[in-house]
Amino acid sequence: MIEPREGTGRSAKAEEILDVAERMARIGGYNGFSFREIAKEVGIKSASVHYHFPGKAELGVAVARRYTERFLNGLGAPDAPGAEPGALLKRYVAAYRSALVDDGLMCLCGMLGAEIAYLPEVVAQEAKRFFEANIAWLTAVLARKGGERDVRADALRMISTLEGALILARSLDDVSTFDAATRGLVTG
Amino acid sequence: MIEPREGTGRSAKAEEILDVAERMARIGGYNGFSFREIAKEVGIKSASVHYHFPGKAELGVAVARRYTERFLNGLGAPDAPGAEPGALLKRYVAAYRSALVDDGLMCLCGMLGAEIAYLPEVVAQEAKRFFEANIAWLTAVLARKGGERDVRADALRMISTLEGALILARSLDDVSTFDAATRGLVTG
DNA sequence: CTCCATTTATCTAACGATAGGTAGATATGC
DNA sequence: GCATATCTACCTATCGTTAGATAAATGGAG
Repeated sequence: MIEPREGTGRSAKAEEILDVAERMARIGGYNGFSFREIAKEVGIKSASVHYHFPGKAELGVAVARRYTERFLNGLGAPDAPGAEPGALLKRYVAAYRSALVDDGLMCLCGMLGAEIAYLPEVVAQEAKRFFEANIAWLTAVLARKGGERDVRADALRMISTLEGALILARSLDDVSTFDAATRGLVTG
Repeated sequence: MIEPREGTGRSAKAEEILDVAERMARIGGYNGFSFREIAKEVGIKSASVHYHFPGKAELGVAVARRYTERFLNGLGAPDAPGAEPGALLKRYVAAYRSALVDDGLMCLCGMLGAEIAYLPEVVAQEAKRFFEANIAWLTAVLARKGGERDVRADALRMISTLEGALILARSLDDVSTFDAATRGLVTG
């Protein structure tokens, strides 16, 4: 077989499954994707999805891990020499905005975070890891920026505002709501 | 029949059903409650739940409406003569905090808002109405407070931060995360 | 006051759809 | 021959929903 991988050690079909599962999860949460619907969309049978991912919890974990990695890679290192802290923070806000505008979807982990008490433990852990990694990245950037503020509190407030702004903008079906809610988040 | 009502025009059993459904929805979202589980908990059969609420969408609407009304009643009028704007805003933050600390649950409409694209239209409308009512209340209070700031943007940012802080605190399983994320929201 | 129709609130029993999951056969390519 | 990747066919469980029976309370008419 040709098997075009992308350095992840996963087959192209497995990546395709993750693509579909992620999109469904970012619409309807953990219950928003099913083996049968995923299978239908990637053109195989539901039993074959179990070949790539043994169970739903494992699939959920894989989706969340890949999402977190891609998200962090898109941000770049918080201490990158060429990037100013202010620019990095703006990039951070833009990452959330593009989830809303480009994809028209929620942040996966905001979704999972909302229903965290309902999730299999392993999946809940991945949502938690996403937020912890985000906090670490933001605190690193904010620390570089200087000032005697509580950088951890600032990081938590930024993440909260962004996740909440996604929910609000989608509920009101109005992108400008996101912009208004996050205005002044960086420089202010 | 004795029928102890509470001025809502609903039977005591119907209120009991709403109690259970609300708690379940605030854990697992719209898919987090089912007629059978509700029925089991209130001590009747699932078919009997349909006597009180014809379908799941109608039950979802009823839960959301009651939640919104209770929430707004708890806040009081935004132009109440005795209450200062600053105190009202603190009360607003405290309302979210008590959902987390007292109930250990998410805000119902933050939950529904996250999965809004997945919901029956009538239920989605109720989540939207919750947020619109919250925006109206907050803008009224912020306008009283004075200053030349964009009160709508401030209201949107407050709601976003609070909803997001709930998600974050629950994901990290740490109440102090909520307090840190919302610190300075009112006076700052 | 009694009789009877109606309403209220529940039940049993089932429907079709969908869920996650499993066993075992099958085809393809190294 | 063996690993890969898919299939068919099925399982059990749960979902929202419906039809129809039942028991008890209600309320008006004789």
